[in-house]
Order: sequence, then structure tokens, then C-alpha cells
Amino acid sequence: MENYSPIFQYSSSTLTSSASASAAPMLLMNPMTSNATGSTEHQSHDKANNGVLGLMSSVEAPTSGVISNLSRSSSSFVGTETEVKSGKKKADKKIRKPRYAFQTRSQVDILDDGYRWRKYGQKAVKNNKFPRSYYRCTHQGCNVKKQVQRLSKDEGVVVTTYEGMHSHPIEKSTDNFEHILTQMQIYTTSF
DNA sequence: CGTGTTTGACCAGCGC
DNA sequence: GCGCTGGTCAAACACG
Repeated sequence: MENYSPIFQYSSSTLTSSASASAAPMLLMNPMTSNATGSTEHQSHDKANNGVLGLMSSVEAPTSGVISNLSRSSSSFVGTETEVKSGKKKADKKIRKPRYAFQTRSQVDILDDGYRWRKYGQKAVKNNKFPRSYYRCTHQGCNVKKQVQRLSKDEGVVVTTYEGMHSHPIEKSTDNFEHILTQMQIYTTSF
């Protein structure tokens, strides 16, 4: 059901300087709140993040086999809009929430992005031996969701799809998040 | 006791 | 219309 079409690609070889590092995070933080007030303590949620392979966003018009395509070596971040919970027709008055997906090389599925998530579902996905987990932001009034799925082709790759925008500041210190970012590696790709 | 996870059931969209 | 699949709900459960 995921069709990821590259709208704008983000390519950079390294993410070390603040200049290059700021670009990706901003794209990443875009669906969320840019207001980062990390005053709360960060727990030991620190997970091992080895590197981000790519960022993309899903679009409507389901086409299968995209994930496999991404699993190769794509690393493009895309920002698009996705139809959410369509009633009957697409492009109708249905609200389309933007979806931002990116894949990460990680041993763990859960990326600690500073927000608190509550898992509300898990489903076995076709053509994938790993289940897909559904998370929702626990902040009151915040309707942001995310899906986490590990690629069956490459077990080291985790695809995280964000949906919606956070209407509240980040709940944990951004140090943690930035720490993750410093570990990220965005590879260039040819889409 | 509050918070988060697990898991089966349920529902809706879509293709045949 | 039916079956498949993805997405969500909610009760039970686990854990601090």
C-alpha cells in the first residue's frame, strides 16, 4: 500500500557539520513541531541507530514493490501528501495528511525521536516476514502516528513512516535526537 | 495505580 | 458479492 515517489530528494554524503546536518533534521522535524523544548529527562531509551538510509514519503495510489525498491540503496527523502482514511474517493474532501517515511539502518525498530509513542497495533504485512507496528503519539490532542516496519529483504533496514504533525513541543531533550542525527548517514542515490 | 504493550477481533477499501 | 489486506480498537496483561 505504500507508494513512495520521490518528490524532492535529499542527498548528502556526510552529516557531520551543522550545515548539512541541519537540512535533514529540518526535513525530519518538519512534520513535527519545530519547537524543541527539551526540559524533561530522557530515559534510557537510547537505541542503537547506525544510519539512515533514506527518506521518502508515501503517496496515494498504492503500488506494491516500492519497499523492495527502496531496500536496494535508495536514500531519498520525499515530502508528499497521502490520503488518510479515504471514505470513497481519493481527491475528494478527505483530509490528506502528509506522510514522511525514511529508512534507517538499525538493530532496533524503535527510533527514539524524542516523542512518546504508544503502540496500538501490529500487523503482519504481505511480502514481509516482519510485522508492522503502529504507534500513536501519546500527547493529548496530538494525532501523529507512525509505522515501523523492518524490511524482509534487508533485516538491518527499518522503515519508519510518520503521519501528521505534532502540535506540541518535543517531550524529551533534543540532545538525544541530535545524537541520533550525528550517527545518521544519508547516502546519495539515483532515483 | 498509571502507563504502555500484546493480540485477536473488527472494519473499510480494493481487486477480482 | 466475496475475499484479501491494511489499519484500528479494546480488553487483557505486564511493568514501574
